[in-house]
Amino acid sequence: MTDHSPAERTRIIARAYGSGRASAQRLAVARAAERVGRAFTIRDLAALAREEDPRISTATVYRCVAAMAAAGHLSHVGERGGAALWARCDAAEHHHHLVCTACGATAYAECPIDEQALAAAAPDGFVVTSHDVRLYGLCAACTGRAGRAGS
Amino acid sequence: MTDHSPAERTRIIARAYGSGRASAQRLAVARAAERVGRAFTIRDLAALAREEDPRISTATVYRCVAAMAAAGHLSHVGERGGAALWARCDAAEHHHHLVCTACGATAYAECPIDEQALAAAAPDGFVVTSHDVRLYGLCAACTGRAGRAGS
DNA sequence: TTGTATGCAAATGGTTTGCACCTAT
DNA sequence: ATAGGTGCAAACCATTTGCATACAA
Repeated sequence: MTDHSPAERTRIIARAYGSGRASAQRLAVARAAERVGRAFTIRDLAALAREEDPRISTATVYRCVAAMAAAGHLSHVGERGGAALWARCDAAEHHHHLVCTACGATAYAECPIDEQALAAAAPDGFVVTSHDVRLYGLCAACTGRAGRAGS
Repeated sequence: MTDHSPAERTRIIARAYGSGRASAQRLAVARAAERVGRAFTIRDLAALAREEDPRISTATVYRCVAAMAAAGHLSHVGERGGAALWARCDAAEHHHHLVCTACGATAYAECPIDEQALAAAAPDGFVVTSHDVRLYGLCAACTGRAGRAGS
């Protein structure tokens, strides 16, 4: 799982960062971000990346995350214990994230904002130029678990 | 402007914190929060409160903000330069905030989320239990200013 | 009197940065 | 060769906390 053809290396790094050099660290961090499968903190990501390559400094993980976020492949989806929570994204289109408050699983969500309601909600001459929507809840697995526990 | 009848003192503090003692500091912070009129950081609020009573420590402002937020009279509406941005609220009902990205002015906004769209947006068995919506844009005054500057 | 609120200063902890070194291109 | 990446460790800074003291009720 740690070997990659040069072509695959290049592809993974290009997909994660958009551009830049193909260092072992950038590859490991990009692969970790692909494997997490849920919302993660920098610490989580660093731990995962180090499973593949132990010599990655925390500073590098921060720099990789900033690069991936700038490339639009990572979104800030909340906080957990004072640390930023991130999630991987592929869609270039406008979308939002659902985060399971129990296990951190994430999912895409189409924008649930009603444009008319938005226009009506903005008072006076306020012009809304952007919005931030975060949806929290329980994923299917955790819903089942909670239901069983509560019954 | 710094004098208050005992009755007013009590009223202001009760409105801000819900309960607790009426210290000079809590009064000054509560009054500062009422006067800001826009989104503010702890630092902003502390500076304003100190105009009225200079002997207020930063720790106390943090504690007052936590108390006001717990009482539902303050909302976390974003960040500015790494520091949390807060805004005063009175409404007990579900609502969101608009924040002017130019001057920090804030306004209430009714929830623009279309429940049907929300249900459709959540995949599989994901149950959405809460959401976080923040609207950013330009207030009437700043829209005019930008328009003039840009033309 | 008594428990809450405050001030001070230190501790916390996530995130950023300076700088010398390394390495993909 | 050379610009971009990395590690290390220090710097930053918002926020929290321990503890002795002040004060509202």
